[in-house]
Amino acid sequence: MLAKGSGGHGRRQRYPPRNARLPLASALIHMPYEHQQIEQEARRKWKELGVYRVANDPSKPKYYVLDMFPYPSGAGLHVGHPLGYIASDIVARYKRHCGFNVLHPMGYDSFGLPAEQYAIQTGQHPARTTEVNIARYREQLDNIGFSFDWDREVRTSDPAFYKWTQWIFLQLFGSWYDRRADKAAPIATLIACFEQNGFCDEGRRALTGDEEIEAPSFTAEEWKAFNEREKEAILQHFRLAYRSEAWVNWCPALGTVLANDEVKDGVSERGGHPVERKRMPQWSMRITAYAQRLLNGLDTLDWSDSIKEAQRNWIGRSEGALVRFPVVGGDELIEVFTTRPDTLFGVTFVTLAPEHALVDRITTDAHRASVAAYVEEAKNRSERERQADVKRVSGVFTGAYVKHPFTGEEVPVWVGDYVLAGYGTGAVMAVPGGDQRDWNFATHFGLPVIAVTEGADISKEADERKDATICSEGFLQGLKVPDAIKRAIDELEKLGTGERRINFRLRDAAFGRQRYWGEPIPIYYKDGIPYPLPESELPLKLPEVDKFLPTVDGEPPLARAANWNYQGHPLETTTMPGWAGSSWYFLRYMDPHNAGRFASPEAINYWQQVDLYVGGSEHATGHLLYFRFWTKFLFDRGWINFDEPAKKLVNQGMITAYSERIYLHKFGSFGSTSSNTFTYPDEVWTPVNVALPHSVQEFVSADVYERFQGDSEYFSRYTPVNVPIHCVKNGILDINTFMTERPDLMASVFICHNGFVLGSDGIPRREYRQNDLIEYKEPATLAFRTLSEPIVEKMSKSRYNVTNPDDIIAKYGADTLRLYEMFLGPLEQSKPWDTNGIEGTFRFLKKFWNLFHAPAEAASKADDGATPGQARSDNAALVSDEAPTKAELKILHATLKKVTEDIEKMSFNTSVSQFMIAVNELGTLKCNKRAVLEPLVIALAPFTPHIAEALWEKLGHHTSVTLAPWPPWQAEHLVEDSFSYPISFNGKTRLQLEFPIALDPKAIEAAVLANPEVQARLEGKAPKKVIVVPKRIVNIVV
RNA sequence: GCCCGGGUGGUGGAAUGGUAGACACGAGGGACUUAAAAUCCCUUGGUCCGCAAGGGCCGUGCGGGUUCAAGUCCCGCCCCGGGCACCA
Repeated sequence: MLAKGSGGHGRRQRYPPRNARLPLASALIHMPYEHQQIEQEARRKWKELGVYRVANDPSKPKYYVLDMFPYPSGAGLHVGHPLGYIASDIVARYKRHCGFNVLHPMGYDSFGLPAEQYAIQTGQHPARTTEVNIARYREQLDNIGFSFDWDREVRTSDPAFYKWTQWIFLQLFGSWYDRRADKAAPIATLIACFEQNGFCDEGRRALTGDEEIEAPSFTAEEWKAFNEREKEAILQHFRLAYRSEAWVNWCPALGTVLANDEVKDGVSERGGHPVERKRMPQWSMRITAYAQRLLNGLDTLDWSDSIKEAQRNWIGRSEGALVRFPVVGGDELIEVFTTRPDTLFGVTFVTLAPEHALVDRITTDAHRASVAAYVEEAKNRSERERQADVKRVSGVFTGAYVKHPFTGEEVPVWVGDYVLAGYGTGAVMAVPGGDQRDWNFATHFGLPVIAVTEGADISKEADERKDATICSEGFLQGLKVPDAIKRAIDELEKLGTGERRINFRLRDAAFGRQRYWGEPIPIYYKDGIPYPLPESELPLKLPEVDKFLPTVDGEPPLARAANWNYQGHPLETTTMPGWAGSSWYFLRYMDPHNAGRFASPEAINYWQQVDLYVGGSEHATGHLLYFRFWTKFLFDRGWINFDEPAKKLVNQGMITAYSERIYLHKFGSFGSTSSNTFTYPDEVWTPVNVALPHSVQEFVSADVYERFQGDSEYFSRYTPVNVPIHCVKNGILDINTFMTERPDLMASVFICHNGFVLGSDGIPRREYRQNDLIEYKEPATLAFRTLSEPIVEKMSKSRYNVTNPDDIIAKYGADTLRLYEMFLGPLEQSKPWDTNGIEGTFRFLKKFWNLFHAPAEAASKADDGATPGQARSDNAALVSDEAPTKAELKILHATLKKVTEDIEKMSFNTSVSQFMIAVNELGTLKCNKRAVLEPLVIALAPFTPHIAEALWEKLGHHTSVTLAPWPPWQAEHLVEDSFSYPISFNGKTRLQLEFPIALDPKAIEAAVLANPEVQARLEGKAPKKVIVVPKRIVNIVV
């Protein structure tokens, strides 16, 4: 032990160790960076000091950083998950350093299908598995060192939380959208209107605006005479949460209804089960009432263009006209929506969706059979079939005709499945001359095609140009399309057969799920009429059930519960969808323990909107739309004072990963063939017959597979399958590791170019059959190759390409993981995970650490007061209080400037680079000066909080580095006296010349031209032009 | 088909219209070591000329254009990724 205590004088400072334990002398000479101990100690300290606890403190400016909370699945976190969390954590920590009171909470979206599916399989209560999964998530999150205030944790499945989800539901149920004020209002105000004026004529128009409401008209007297059931039936047309007959995506396999965005390619997003369209009573959310405001609000948000665009497309606003076609010989009207009323003179038929309500009523007897058959067929065709079969044109004539509003001509009415029941009115006026689908339909069925625009060649295709001139007969002839549209609508309104109409693609959101693991809907039924549960009855807790399955009569699981009623009246048995809790959770974090309100007005008023919201772009049209919708609703009703939930949204890119693939015999096994042998037609192995047990899976290595690319018969028998990446090294599968991972594949054979291995014993063999004698060879060293071509795909457990953060943290520490994930590239880009580069960030942290623990040689040079070569005898750092040099200050302030600016831009990869540059340069300068290192520790703390905490302590501080003020950069340290100008000729750099910054451009030009080398390049000719850009470049044009 | 991203070394990536390839990985060479690990130093876009010092040419998906100057701006394409889609 060397010179203990001698550092107490002289310039080198020493700080008392927190830790009385004396490390080994050998380790002291060069204190290594021991991440495990450092990180544990830092976490212990944070917990002890409670540094991440945040109070609602109105004296400080607030900043709200929110992550999209995770669904706690059984698989735990992989390295893709924390990417966004790390980024938001850096911002949260940075803002804290800058003096903001930062709300940075985390919680769990803990209702959901997988827990329920697991419960069905195992009988374990979803609450239990959810609990276990949450504990695992928490442990992993803690290991990464996030600065979440866990006292504010929320769980959507916690009754104390879902009480308020139910409460908001009741408010939605008790509200309607008042078009006159363009906001939601209590349903009582609507009832008052009805009592006073009824619902007819002008009053009706005022209340509904452009909205199409199916409710009948009635007078005030009629309203008063309605019984309760009749009144409620009418109110259901207005309530924001309502029950009505609706076309829903019914998934028989899941026994539930899915929202449009939960259906992908005609199958359920979770599970991939087929989905069919079905009409049934259904709880819905009237999000369509907010369509225009959801659209307008986008302009005020600092969200990525792609997300905003996705929402715009999803809302799908289109302007056009509603046109009514009277049915000939009946009193029905067929209403169609069109964006092109200018093409009305080109209408040659009208097409109804197979599900359209009028199909039955207008079909003539002669066509009844064929229409019924077609409708039946079209309805039974799954979405998937329709999708797979885009080219097919199908339809049938109803026998009915409608009257053209302008010409009075009779136009046939067809049914076609290219018309969707859920969009517009479920009927189209077909203009084959102006719409390609109509053209296809007309051509297929030999219906007339009329040219509507000048220059159209309707024999080949429809003309959909929107800048054309109308050529069809009638008053629109000669007008440009936009003018013709206006004129046509004017004419329709004059005739009373149509009007201007704005249509949205957005549909109301299905809100009921035939499921157990979700929030119960707080509604009971009296005589079949839905009534809201009184607020005092909330939360309506999930009841116990014997099984998590539907009942035998297909009722949802809640119907199994005993006493599932309120004062003898049955309670609703469907539960809320996954997006209910996540639509408002950001408010609960503001005041998570409030028992009397979803959050106090003071808390809401203080925290306001989320300042930064970070999450995946896959929520573009689902969560992020409902999130905005509920916020606007709560705003309308006065519970919050802002109508957008998040000012800024950043989408982290997905982490992709390299997958490893081998090939599997598609038809199960070769053992099932009669010969029980495998013939492997290799030039080396000709032929090899291997006797094997029955029913084994056969894998072949990728090089074997690739060698037979020419043999399509061989080729087609195999299909690529992923294998866990950690079972693969340098493209070679370790079969024994693979077997421990996948014991289910024990009865498999792995065939490679020079032999084979049985999964059951892992012994490599080669067996020849020559002249009917089987020859056994010495065990070969086998290289079972995976596909050499790299496969990059989304990181997910099902693709066996996940990397677990726990392993990385164990090996390198959380700080390295955090830094590396940020260093990988721009946050918003998707990028491949590849641990190859992680060494670089780990080395950086070691170098940074070593600046404070200079090895003996460096320390002795920096030291001018103590014995050369001495080292600390304790855990303190070796920093000097010497004044920094100009060069050192320049490095420091350049770094502070770059990092500060980059965090504001969320450009974390470039800040990490800057830190690396700084540490490399300070290392070269052997700088161990406090004045330089201390600000760097603070600046690095948001990125790598653990090491920063440890060094901060070594610098003698007893508080947490988390609370240190952000070091501002000072421009005076960055001023340069001179600049090395690149001298270019015609834009090509040829040489460098250094000039003082202060020198004016004229003088620089003269100096450059006087330079001998420049003279030589000019060869005596005068330059055409010389451009001098101060502090940038000199360009000589010759 | 439509909408949104994106194409830069062997790899991840950097670059207010102003020296393309910062930083890092990998690779090659060297130092230290009995050796390894760790660490440090040098080289590293391609190509050509030169013994060397050094120098030339090409180069940011492709083709044009604007500009003294283009990875960056404009026009026309190609390719990759993601999203949406019989949307009237």
